[in-house]
Formats: sequence, structure tokens, C-alpha cells
Amino acid sequence: MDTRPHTHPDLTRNQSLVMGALAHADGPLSAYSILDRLRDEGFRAPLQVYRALDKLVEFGMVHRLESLNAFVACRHPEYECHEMIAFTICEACGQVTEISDDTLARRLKTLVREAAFALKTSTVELRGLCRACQSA
Amino acid sequence: MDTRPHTHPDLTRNQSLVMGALAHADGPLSAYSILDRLRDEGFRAPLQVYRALDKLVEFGMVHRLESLNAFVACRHPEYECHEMIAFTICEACGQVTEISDDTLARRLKTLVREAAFALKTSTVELRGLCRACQSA
DNA sequence: ACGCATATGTTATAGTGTTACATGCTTGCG
DNA sequence: CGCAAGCATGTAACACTATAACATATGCGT
Repeated sequence: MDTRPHTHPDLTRNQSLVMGALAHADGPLSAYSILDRLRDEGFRAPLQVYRALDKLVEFGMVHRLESLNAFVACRHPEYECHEMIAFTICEACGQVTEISDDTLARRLKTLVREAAFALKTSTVELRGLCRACQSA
Repeated sequence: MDTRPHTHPDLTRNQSLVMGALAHADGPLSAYSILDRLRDEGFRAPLQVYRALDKLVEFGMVHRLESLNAFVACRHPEYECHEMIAFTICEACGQVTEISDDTLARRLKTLVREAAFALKTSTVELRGLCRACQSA
């Protein structure tokens, strides 16, 4: 797997708008809520959002949260590795946190190697209650 | 987290039918494809499937694959721990394999403890190519 | 100018999951 | 018995998520 740092390619207008919506949100957004936020910019159809999202995910700038059918802007600085990220997702407040952990990544790689499995992408999502919501 | 082995509760008619459909399938099934397979048994609406699936997942007899929007029967024997399972998903042939690994589970638990996160459920899905599909 | 690849716009449709409400069935208890 | 409470079920309608198909435009290399 390629884990080299990489710079971001230039974004098209639609990609920039979608990236902006995600970057300014304080949590994950669904494709349709992104669409709603970009109606004033001329967005009309879900495909405009999905096409931009596909590219942004491919570039590593956005992560898809499978268990929420939603998307978040990557909070890691540009030069960091974007692979093998785990997320904690608070079921009470919706807060999502990225966890990047080498030990976890190595273990996953060992497991797939032992299974002779050619890994393309990994999804690790941990659902529960964040620190703040436990006491509440 | 409770990791004790447990026995299965008695299933209702609908739960048994859905469990049977999944157990006899050779891979994951979507809720709607389960519905189609059970039309002859009197199933008419998606809710009949979803309600049964909710229970079966709660009982640990069925796993939901978030990245596929699909469900699989748990292949582990009854007495084993059903928690902290990872899946490999072949994008070519659709084969899904369960991986139960203590080292991985411990690392995930350490990570959430460090984050003071109260874990309820974890999703670990590894997508790529299985051994057979790599050579093809 | 031309071909090609990529990005975009638009409509319609497919696939996934839930809300709301009515019915029935069982169990326990006065 | 009669009744309430809880759970499973049936049904229709709807909301949400994602893609197919087709047309148009834009940029780039030769």
C-alpha cells in the first residue's frame, strides 16, 4: 500500500464547494445535506455531490463513514498518512474522532497477509459514547 | 463489554425464516433480497425483514456489513465470542470471511480506553481481493 | 481543427430504511 | 374471568441514499 505523503491536486469548482461544506461543518454530513447547503451555489442534483465526493475520497481529503452513510473532511494535516484510520462515533452527540494508530494498522496488515488477502481499503468504525456524553 | 458465551433465544416465525434465508445463502444478502426469497412464506413488506434482522443482530446470530448494506449469518459456533469481529470482503467475487483476532480486539479496546470512549459496537471491514481472485 | 479525457448538468429510477397506525397474541394480575 | 401491558405482526405510505443514462461543455495535446 502506498503510504507516502502527497499533496492535494487542484480541485474543480464542484469539488471545492463540497470540500468547503464539509470543512466548515462541525461533523459528518450526508450527501443530501451537502446538496441542500449548496443549492445557492447552483447545485441541483445528488450526482453533483456524489461525483465530487468520489474524487475527494480518492484524494484522501474526505472520509466516508459507512455506518452513517455520511462524509467528513479529513482533519489530519496534509503531510500525514491517510490510510488505516479508525473513527470513534458518539451515538449521543454525533461527534466523530479520527484515530490513527500504527499498532492497529500493523495488526490489520498482518491479518490480511496471513489470509493472503489483497487489501484495498479498510473501514474501522467504533460506535458508543464519547467522554462527555457518558457523564450526561 | 460483555464477552460471555450465550445461548440463542427462541426465535419467532419471522426471525426463523430470515435466519434460514441467511444461513442457506452462500454470502451476504440485502434486506430486499431476503424479502424476495420469503415472498412465498407470506412476507410482503421490508419492515418484516428489518424487524427480524434487528433482533438477529442483537442476538449476535447475524452481522451487518455496513459497507455493503447487507447481512450475513454468523459462521462461528454458538459458544464463541461474537464481539470484535473483522471481515474481509472480496470486491471481485463477493466472498466474506470473518476474522476473530484477540490481538486486534485488545488493541481496539486499548484505543477506546485511552480516548475515554464507551464502546458499544465495532465495525471492521477490509475490502480488497481474496486469494483466488488475485490470480484470476 | 480534431480527438480524447474529464467535468458537468438533468431527468428518471433503483435501492435502502423508517414512520405511523392497526391488529393480534400472550402473560400476569386483580 | 376481565383487563392491562408488552411484544410480535401486518400494511401502506413515505423518506433517505445512490446510480443509470444521456446530453453538453471544457481543457489539452497533436
